[in-house]
Amino acid sequence: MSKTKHSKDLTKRRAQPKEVRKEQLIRATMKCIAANGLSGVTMARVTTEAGLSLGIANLHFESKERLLLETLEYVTNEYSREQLAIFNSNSYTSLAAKIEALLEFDFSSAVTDKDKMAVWFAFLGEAKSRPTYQRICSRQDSVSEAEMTALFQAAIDEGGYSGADAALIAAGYISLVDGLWLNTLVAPRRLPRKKARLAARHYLASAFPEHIMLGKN
Amino acid sequence: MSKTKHSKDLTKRRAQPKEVRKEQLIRATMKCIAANGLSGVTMARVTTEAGLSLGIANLHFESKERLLLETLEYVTNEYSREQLAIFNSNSYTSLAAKIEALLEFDFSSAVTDKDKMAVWFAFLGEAKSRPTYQRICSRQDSVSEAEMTALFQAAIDEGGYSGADAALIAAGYISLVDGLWLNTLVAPRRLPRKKARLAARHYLASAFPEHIMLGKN
DNA sequence: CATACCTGAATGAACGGTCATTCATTAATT
DNA sequence: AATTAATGAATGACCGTTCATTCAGGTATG
Repeated sequence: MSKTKHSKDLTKRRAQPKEVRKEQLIRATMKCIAANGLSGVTMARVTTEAGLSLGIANLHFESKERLLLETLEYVTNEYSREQLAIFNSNSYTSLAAKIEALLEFDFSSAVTDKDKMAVWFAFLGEAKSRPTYQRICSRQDSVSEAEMTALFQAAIDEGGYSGADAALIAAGYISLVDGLWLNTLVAPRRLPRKKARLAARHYLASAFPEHIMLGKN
Repeated sequence: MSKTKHSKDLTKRRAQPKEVRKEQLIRATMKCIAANGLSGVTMARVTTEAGLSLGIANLHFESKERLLLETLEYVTNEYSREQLAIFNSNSYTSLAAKIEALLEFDFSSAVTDKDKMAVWFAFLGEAKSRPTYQRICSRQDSVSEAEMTALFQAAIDEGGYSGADAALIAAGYISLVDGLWLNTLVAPRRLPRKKARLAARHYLASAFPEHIMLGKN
């Protein structure tokens, strides 16, 4: 109960550009979802978390539904953008280096941030019954899967791995990562982040033994 | 608007033993979660789905929270019980057959039923913020992981696979299956059940090449 | 066999609490 | 002074829960 909590000082109320407030509210929403679950999110909690007044969310977002949707988009867009940057980069000296980079990215602390993962899985849990959530969640998945398949195919060609199915390996990798994230989120003691990353590395190493080695890390 | 819908015929009101009504309500709750998401479940919807009156759920379960909890337990217990039966069975003629059986079970139509998976992931999505959900979701996981590790270790010994880590392979398999289920649930077009099962089979085949073959199925 | 009585399952109107949304008012900025 | 941002009390809708009432099936009585 510190007095300066959230600096809810009325004399300091400052008008801020829309974009600043929106991001502030989205971050508060992420925290609320992680702390209370999607069904525990209320406008009062979000605005208190943001240190602002109750009405502010409806001022910048037209409704609670929109706030939630934009929060989901914030998380998914960030991931897609950064992953796509790796796919499109030509600064990696080898296929192996690019695959390694994707692996490190998927288990970086930025991506495995508890709040962000909580948001992601909270929406996925409702996705089956809400077409809008489903659409946002899968918007980039096809692109991502295609990029990954192409990359894996290149590795297969380069390594001369016979009979390997790039599309299937890619689909498996994507699902494996989803599952590892989920288990790390729900039971971090049983599956700490490092063990999760190691499991993913094993998967890639057994698919591309010439490219991904197990010794390092 | 058919007249016989749900046989809501007042002249047919019959007292039923508690257990019958409870199961009826749990099934209705599963349907509601699949159709409306966890946050869209209301007592009115559940009881209408069951073809009963509003007050009935509070009569047999002390509260909505308890109804939801028992629904989650219904799904998790069913899975654990049947999986454990496979682990404990001694009617399989080989380790390979038992591993195959576990794989077939995980992708059987009973387990990959949309309603059941929707229930499972709806609760997992909220699990981080609700200790009770988390406890029920992970109650059997440790047992299951230990059983699987022991089985995989036996396969490693039998096949003479050097340097393989049974615990890591088991953790990876469990997460892979979770991820495949999730993707199958959310985007069945992109990942149909058969493709999901094939991806899981590939994982096992590359870990235990002497035991699991790719040719069949 | 008929009838009265009892038990407890089932019902659904009514209640009260929670929460998203609105908007009159106030404050900051130009 | 005009404009734009922010506030938070008030509103109304929704929903979980309660409980007086209804009714089916069983048991006792004559």
